Amino acid sequence: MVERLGTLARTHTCGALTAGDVGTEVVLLGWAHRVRDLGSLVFIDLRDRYGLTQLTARDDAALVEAAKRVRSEFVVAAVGRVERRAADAVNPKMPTGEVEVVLRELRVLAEAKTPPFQIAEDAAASDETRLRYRYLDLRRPRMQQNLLLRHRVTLAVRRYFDAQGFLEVETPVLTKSTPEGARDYLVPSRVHPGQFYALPQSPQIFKQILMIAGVDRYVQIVKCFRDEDLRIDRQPEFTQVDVEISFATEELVFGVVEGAMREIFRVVGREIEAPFRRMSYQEAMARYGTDKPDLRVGMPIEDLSAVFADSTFDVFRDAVASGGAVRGIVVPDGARSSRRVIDELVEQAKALGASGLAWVRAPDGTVQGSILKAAGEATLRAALDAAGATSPDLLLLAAGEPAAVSRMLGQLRLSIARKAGRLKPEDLAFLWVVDFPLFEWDGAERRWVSMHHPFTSPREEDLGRLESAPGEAHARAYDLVLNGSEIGGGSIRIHDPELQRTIFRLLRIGDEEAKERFGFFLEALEYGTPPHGGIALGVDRIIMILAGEVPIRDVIAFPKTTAALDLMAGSPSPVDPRQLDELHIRTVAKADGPGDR
RNA sequence: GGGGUCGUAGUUCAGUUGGUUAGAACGCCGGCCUGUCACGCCGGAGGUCGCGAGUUCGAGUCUCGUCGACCCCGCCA
Repeated sequence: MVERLGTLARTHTCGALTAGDVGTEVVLLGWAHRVRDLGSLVFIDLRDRYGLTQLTARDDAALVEAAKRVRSEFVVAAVGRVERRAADAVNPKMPTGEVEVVLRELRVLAEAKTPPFQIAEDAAASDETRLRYRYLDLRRPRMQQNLLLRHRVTLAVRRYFDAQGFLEVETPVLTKSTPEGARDYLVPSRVHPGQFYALPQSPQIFKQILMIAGVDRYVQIVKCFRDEDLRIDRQPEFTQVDVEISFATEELVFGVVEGAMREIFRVVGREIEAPFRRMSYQEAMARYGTDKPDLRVGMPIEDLSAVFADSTFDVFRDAVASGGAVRGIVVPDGARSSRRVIDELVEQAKALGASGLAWVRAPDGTVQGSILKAAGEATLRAALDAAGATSPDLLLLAAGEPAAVSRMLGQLRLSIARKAGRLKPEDLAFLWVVDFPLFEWDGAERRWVSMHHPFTSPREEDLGRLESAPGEAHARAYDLVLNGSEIGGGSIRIHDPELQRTIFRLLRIGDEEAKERFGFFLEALEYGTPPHGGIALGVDRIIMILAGEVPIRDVIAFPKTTAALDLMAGSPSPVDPRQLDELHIRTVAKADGPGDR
């Protein structure tokens, strides 16, 4: 039977009571976490987002009967007196374990069906079940922690940027499809048949227009939408701290962001060191095989082409002669590895696309290795020296097209470090990756495309050869990387309309198209645009790292599955044909609707 | 778009070469218990083996299709 809350008001939360409250009459409201029925003595652990408190029903037969009827996840009101537990009944595992509330009255405010999984147990439910009953999953302490952390981080971000003179301005969610980039989510217009809004991939153009509008320092914690396939750290809608600054240089942006990261990490009680390390894109790609190196471990990729250019080992010699490279990584203390372990590395390298992987070591001064006969001891000794390998180390070598070799060794490096337990979550390796190319060649479309986005300023020294050597131009773009994860990216923008038109021309975005798609922006640029630049920080990924959570889903209250479904709400879903009529839309594909689950 | 792993009780899983009545743990229901806190003890209920075809005397098990979850590649300015 369900009873009324009536005039009962909560006096304390379930995490609040301590020995100092003994003797106090309290009213607690929460969920029955666990019920322990000992006959004429019943314990109920009452839970809210602040903690657990033990309720005790005894002596009063009617009250004990009422407590016996309570089931998991019932919502109850508890009225009683705080009492100190006997010394042998104290629970040191609970913050409230020194006391209990001896019930005078117990009201069941809401009954609950038996939950599909136990809230009291951590994990032990499939993603599918958790997502379908997200409101139950979110009741679990771990998820509550994540929600709280997220709240505190966004609060710290707002405080910090406010103190720095930034203004939070909201930009439209119903906006216009932006050029290039990811696939847009589209929203049909009812009023304008056949026309569509797009949900923002980022508020890029709007924040630049805010600079033109004189906002000077803009920040927004904002949802962004990209209709691309999902990953463990990627959701179709995600949150950014979007930042734009007038009269900005790279140094100014870096300083502001480093300050923001300092405040964010203070939320979890950590002091970080700034300024952050910087590395060129070229170095990152060559020495770590990725544009987001995880610098918690060393093991950079060494180029050993010179050592093998004239060697007797024809595979490596020929690779160098035909424009390839011989590169390697030094595995610290790898010399003791068993043959089985090394064979596994070779297999792994092949699985990553390598034609082979050679290894060299000299544990007791004697050179050993898979290519000892072919390359000779002197050459291998030179290779060990050039790579900086000492006797306890193992040198792994591969040859081929330089970028491909580095990519493979980069993946091998991460895998080795992970297996060795050297990627510790408590270590923090921040890195600015800079000097990105301005353009990439799109072989399929046979044209240049922006590596960052088309509003990114080229470096001044590249302006003269933009048209003659677009592939060699560098962008004033930067990414912020933390522990191998890209947590931010931005650039100094183009503020000169003439240069912006040149870039569009190079991207083969015709005048007509440019005018149609963002003519308003080109026009705005003509009215006195301050030099400006900014960045967007990935809130979800930052929270992931702070919380030590791996799937990004676990730091988002209502995430989507890898098939971009909301299993709780059941979206997307077919709509009433009348809605489609109003929107002037006729569908071609037949919607399957939610699966037959 | 491609590749991989998985789908069996409310939940998490086991299930041998295709063979009688599909098991375990937790949860759930009932009983006993005044100091439990993952309470304990006794008893019980609970299954469209994701869905649909096919092979077979016989399918949880094999084949094909389909739906869904997860991970990776492509994609993600």
